[in-house]
Amino acid sequence: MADISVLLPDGSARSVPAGATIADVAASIGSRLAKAALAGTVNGDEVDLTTVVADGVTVSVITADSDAGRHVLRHSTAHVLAQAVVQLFPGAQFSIGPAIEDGFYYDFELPGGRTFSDDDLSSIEARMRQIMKANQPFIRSELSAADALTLFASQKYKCEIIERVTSGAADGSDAGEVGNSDTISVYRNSDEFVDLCRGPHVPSTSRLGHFALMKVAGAYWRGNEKGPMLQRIYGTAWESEVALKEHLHRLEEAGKRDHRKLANELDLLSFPSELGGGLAVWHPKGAIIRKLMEDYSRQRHQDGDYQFVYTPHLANANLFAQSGHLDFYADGMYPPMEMDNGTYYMKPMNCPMHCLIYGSRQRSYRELPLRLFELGNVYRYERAGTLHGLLRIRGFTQDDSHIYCTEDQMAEEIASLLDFIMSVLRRFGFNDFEFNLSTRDPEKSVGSDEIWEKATIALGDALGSHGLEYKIKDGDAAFYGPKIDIDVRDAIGRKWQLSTIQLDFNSPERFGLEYVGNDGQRRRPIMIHRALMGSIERFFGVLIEHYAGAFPTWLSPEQVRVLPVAAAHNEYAQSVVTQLKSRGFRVDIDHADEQLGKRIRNAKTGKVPYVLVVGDDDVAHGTVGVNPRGGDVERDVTVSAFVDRLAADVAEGQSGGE
RNA sequence: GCCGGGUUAGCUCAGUGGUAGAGCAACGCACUUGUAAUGCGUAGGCCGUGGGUUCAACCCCCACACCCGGCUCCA
Repeated sequence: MADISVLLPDGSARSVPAGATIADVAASIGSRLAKAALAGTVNGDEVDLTTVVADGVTVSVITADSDAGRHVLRHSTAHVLAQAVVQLFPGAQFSIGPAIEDGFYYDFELPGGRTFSDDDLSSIEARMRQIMKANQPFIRSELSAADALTLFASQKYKCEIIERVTSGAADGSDAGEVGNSDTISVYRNSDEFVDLCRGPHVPSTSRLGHFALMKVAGAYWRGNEKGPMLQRIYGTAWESEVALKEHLHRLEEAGKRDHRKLANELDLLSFPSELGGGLAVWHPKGAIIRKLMEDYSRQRHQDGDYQFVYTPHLANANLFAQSGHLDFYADGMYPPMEMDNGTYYMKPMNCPMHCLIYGSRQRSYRELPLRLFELGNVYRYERAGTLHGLLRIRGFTQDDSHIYCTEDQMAEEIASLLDFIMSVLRRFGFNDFEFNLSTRDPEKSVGSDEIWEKATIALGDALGSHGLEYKIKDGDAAFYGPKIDIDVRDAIGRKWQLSTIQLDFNSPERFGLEYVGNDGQRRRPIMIHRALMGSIERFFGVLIEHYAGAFPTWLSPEQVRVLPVAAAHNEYAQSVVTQLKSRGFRVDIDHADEQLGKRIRNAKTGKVPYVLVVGDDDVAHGTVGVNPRGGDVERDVTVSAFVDRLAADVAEGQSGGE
C-alpha cells in the first residue's frame, strides 16, 4: 500500500502507510510517545488514537501530561463514573459529565428520588477502579438519531440531548456530549455501558486511575432552577499519582488560607447566628485592619480629586423605582417597610442617592468630571444558600464612586480609572490583573442600541490604549450599561473579581441630570459607577486568603510583641514597648508567665510580624533580639536601629513594596 | 430558593435511647526560663432553638435558625 504523508506540529512531514492511525503515527515517532499517547488531533480537531489519518493532514499526539491530555482523561474518567453508577444503582438516569478545571463531574438522577451519600462515593470509586482494571477499550461508533433514541430509550436525559441536537436547538452544553453533526457519536466501553459523546477518549479504561471522587452536590438539569434537581458527583483526575497528590496538597494549602477559619483564629470578626445570616461583626483586631484599609482608600481618593459624601441606609421606594433598580432587583432587596408617608427600602446600592446629590443644584461643565465617593453601607437580600463567609454577605460596605462627566471626558476618565485602580490594588500586593468587558444582555437591559455600542467601544478603547488585553463576556453587563470587571490573582494563583467600572447612560436620564455647557446649552452628563475593592468585607476576605492571615506590617493589628526572657526583664521590656508606641507602632508585651518558647510560638501562630526578645544582655546594652516573621533571629539590635527598620517596613508596605 | 451534610466546653473534635468526654485555650499554684508547646491542679456544657415520640431524648421524628459543599442568582 502506498505511503501517505502527514505534517507534524513542528512543521516536519512524516510518511506513514495508508490506513495508519494516530497511534501508528505516534509509534513511528517513538515508542515512548506511543506509550504516552492518549488521543490526537487532525487539522486541529481532537480525535481518538484509532482515527485513520488522511494524506496531507496535520497531526499531533495528545499525551496525558498536557492540558488537552488531562482533559481527555478526565472526560473518560467521567464516563467510567457513569458506568459505575449505572451498575451499582440500576435504573439510574445519567445526564451530562464533562471535564472541568482539575477534574470532572457527572449528573445523575436515581430511581425513587434517592440521593448519594458519602458512603456511596467510596463504593462507586471502588467499582470505578474495577472497571479501570478490566482494561475495557473505548470504542466509538456513529449512528442515526433514530437509532440513538432507541439505544437510549430508557435514558430520558440522553433522549432530550439527542432531540435537541437533531432539532438544531443544541447549545454549548449539548455539544460537549455529542457534537453538532447529523450523526450521533457514542462510546461503548463494555457490554453494559454506552454513552453519548463527541470524544475523544483514552484508548482503554486501564489508562485511567489517578483520580478521586471529591463530593456530592445538587445541580439543576441544564442549569435551570425550575427544572429537576440532579445529583452531581465531582471528581478530580490526573496523569499520575504524583500529580494527583500535588493537587490534593494544593487544596489542603488553600484550605489553610480559608478566611473564615483565619478570621476566627486571629479574632478578626465573626458571624454571630443571633445576628442573622450573612451579617458580620468586626472584632477589634479586624477593625484595625479595616480602618487602615479605609484610611488608605480615603487618602487615595482625596489625592484623586474625589469629593466625599454620605447617604442614609434607607430610602423611599420611589427612589428605587425612579432608578429602575426595583424593576430588576426587587428580589435581591430586603422586603419593603411600610411607613407613615410611604414605603421604604434598605438601600442595595448608593448610586440613586449620589444622583440626588448631583441633581441638587444646577451644574456647570466647569465642575466636571465630578467624582463623588462614599464608603456606603448597603444591604442585599442574598438568597440563603448563596451566603459564603465574607465573600457573599447581606450587609456590606462599598468603596463606591460615581463620576459624572461629559461625553468628551469619558475616554480619558476611564483610562485614568484603570491606572487608579491598579495602583491601589498593587498596594495590597496584587500585581496580576485580568480584564473582562461585559456587553449587553438584550433581555435584561434598558437604553438604545446606539448608546450601548458607543459605551462598549469606549470601554474597549480605554483598555486598548493601555495595552491591556481583555476578554469579552457577552450579555454580562448590568441593565444600565456595559462594564469592565477586573480580576486579580492572589499569592497562590487563585482568581478573584474585585473592581468594576460601569458606564451608565441611563441613570442621568432617569434622574434628569444636566450640566450647562460652555455654549450655555443644557446637556446630559455621562455617569460612571466604579467600585475598587468592591465590598470592603469581601476585599478583606480576599486579603486574608491572599496573605494567609500574615498581613504586611503596615496592616498588622499587632506589629510587634515584646517578650521579656524573665520577670526581671519586665521593666526593660515595658520601656521598649513605650518607645515603640510613642513612635506610633502597635505593640504588645507578653510577660514571662510562661516559658519563652511557648510565648514565641504564640506570637508566631498569631502571625505577629516582629517578636522582640529581651534579656540580660539587652538590658545591659539597650538592645533587643529581633525575631522577624519568616526571617532569622538577630541579637543585639539597638532599639533605634529596630525602630528604623520597622518604620522602613511600614513605609515599604504603604508604598506597595515597589 | 433548591440538593446534600452539619451544629456537643472559648477553639478543634470524640460520644451512647438511661440527663456527657479529650486536646488546646482560660484560671490557680509551682518553675524564672535567650528564640515555635514546663509540670500539677481548678473551673467550664439547656449537647443550635422550639415542638413531638418515649417511663426516659444529646441520640429517634417534625419545624425553624445558623454553618459547610454544590446548583441557581449576584445591581
